[in-house]
Amino acid sequence: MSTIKDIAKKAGVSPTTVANVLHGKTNKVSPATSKKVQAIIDSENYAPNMGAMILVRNNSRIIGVIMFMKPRQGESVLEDPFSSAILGAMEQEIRMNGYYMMLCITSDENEVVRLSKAWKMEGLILVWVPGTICRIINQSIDTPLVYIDCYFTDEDHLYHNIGLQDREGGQEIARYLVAMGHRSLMFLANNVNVLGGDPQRFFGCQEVFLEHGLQLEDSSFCPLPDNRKDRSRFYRTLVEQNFPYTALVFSSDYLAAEALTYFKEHGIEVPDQISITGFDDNMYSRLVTPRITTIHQDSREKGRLAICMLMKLLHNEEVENPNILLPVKLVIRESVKDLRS
Amino acid sequence: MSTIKDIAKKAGVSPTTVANVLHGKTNKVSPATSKKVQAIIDSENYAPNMGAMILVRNNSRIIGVIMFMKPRQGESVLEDPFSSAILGAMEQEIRMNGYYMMLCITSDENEVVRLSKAWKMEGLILVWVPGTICRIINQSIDTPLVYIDCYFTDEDHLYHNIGLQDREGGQEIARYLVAMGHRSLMFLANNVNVLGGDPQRFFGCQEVFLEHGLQLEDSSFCPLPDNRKDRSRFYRTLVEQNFPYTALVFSSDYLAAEALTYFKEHGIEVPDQISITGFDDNMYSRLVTPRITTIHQDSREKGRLAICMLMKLLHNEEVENPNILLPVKLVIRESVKDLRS
DNA sequence: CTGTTAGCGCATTCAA
DNA sequence: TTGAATGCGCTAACAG
Repeated sequence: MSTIKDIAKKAGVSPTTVANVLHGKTNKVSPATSKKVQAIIDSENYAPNMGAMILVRNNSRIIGVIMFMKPRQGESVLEDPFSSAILGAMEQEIRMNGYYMMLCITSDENEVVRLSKAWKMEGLILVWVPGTICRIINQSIDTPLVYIDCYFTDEDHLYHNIGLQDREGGQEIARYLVAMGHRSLMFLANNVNVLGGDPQRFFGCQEVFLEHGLQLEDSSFCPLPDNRKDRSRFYRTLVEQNFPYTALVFSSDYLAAEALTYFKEHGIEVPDQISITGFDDNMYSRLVTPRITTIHQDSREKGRLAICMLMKLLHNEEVENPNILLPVKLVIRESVKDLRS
Repeated sequence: MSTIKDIAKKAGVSPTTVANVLHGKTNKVSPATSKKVQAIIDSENYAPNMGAMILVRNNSRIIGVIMFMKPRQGESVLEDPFSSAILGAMEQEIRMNGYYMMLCITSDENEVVRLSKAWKMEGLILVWVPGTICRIINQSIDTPLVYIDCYFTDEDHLYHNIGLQDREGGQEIARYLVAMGHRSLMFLANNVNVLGGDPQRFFGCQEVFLEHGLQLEDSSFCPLPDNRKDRSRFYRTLVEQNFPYTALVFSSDYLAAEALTYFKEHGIEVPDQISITGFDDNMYSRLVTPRITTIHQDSREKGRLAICMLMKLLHNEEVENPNILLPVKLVIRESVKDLRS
């Protein structure tokens, strides 16, 4: 609760002197005074009032982390370990760089803009924002912005993004499925954003099918519902339809594992009756039996790189590559049936 | 970027009038002026400067969420779905109540105190804080504090806490194991804090063993290492020792599932060679095969209740029960061997 | 109903 | 080397 003024009074010096000590301007204060003042600062457990800081410096050392998602009832995006791994990595980096993290899960771009202005945020990390909204946000906010896993729809702005070779990921999956004798698949997206990574992954699948003279209809792209109950219902209809496809390509391990478990509990054999693939290569794909064939990506690294890039922007350092696409790698396990025999 | 002054100038009124419009004090402003001013506020996309707000009101509408944990290398607490479920629920509640959430993962109580002072936080949620540190924090911070899953070591303060019937949970597990013919167990804690829920769960086990005339040595309580690699090493030594116990009682599904998967990958049959139990009843226990027998708890509800309690404290409403202990329930699945035959 | 003003805590400029 | 004064944006008390 003590202010610079309080400290100054106690030390018998002026507020300026205290400020100078606080900021380590040793050349402006005599060693003796400095020591004396520092002692009082420590004993009082002085902490600067960030409100005053914001006012006077017009910035706050706050990094806003926006998970661009509709709030769901009874379930949080964070429950997908993919998100929480990113978030955990960012929290660590932000704190280590001496910044503060404000977390907000919303899909209201106006709220994002308000937030960033009101708090004089120094920068924002934006996760899974649809391209059209990226445009609005980049127009409305003039602090550094780093996106994660976004695809942009215009060339008007220079966007900074940490993404993934989504298309290549889809290709890898499709290539593997085709090699295993599959001729049809259904793509289960975790996200209704039409311009995110999910469609890219699907396009990758389509390309490979085309290369092999096979067809993959647009209608095979199927966004899953936001909440668990509706997804269960959806899985049931798949079972009832007796799987018109030989493989279900999920856009996350989280969903793949959930579905696989549902199927097992309902007497469906994976991969005998239906093949399943995932995406992310996190714990979920390794935990289930059969373990899920999936695409590996380093989600912690995504978070870390995002903050690194943001820090460079904050320090006006040059960012060599504003759109980093992390590599993917196929991880073959046991959830895909070999149809060639 | 526009301030109240800017708006006032544009509208040809005084800053006070603008402030009155902003605060909905309709009785102090004529409808005509109000409309005119409101229009400009909207068109300018005005957002208040929270720095000035902090300064003048001496509070910030920030809720600090502290996950009291040493930062781990290459892994975040958040990767345990238990933490992320709590976090997700809190984020939602905080935002819905018109507050802001600042997230910090640290085990440095001084950092916590500094943070809360610097930002004039209105309240804090503190997760998994050792009792001795709760004491220090309660002494140093005079805003409302709500703990999650903490056990306190003194009666000097009134602590607010959302906890769990940890001891009962341990009892349930032990009762079931004993009923299944088990006469020894090893308790694998996820946490080195000696005064948290893990020891309570273990005490619960001890009590039940005692009731049955069995002994459960203190040395059966075994905290697991913080990082995945060391845990793998630990699991290996268990395998090499050929399991001196018939059951491994884990203090989280996350760890139980991890261990179970390790064992399976190394040719150990669960539950034939070793029985395993978990704690939490989240996705992890349902995903693996065999599914893990565990103790159910509602982690989202923990987060929600914590914020509710904090809001009551903030509004000076009465909190009927300052230490809510959520109920537990045994969920029997297939990871425990029946030793009675 | 509307305007003026002081002061919140800090950094910064200028003066001593 | 130190001190005094100013202003950041806002609220609230007071004056008109």
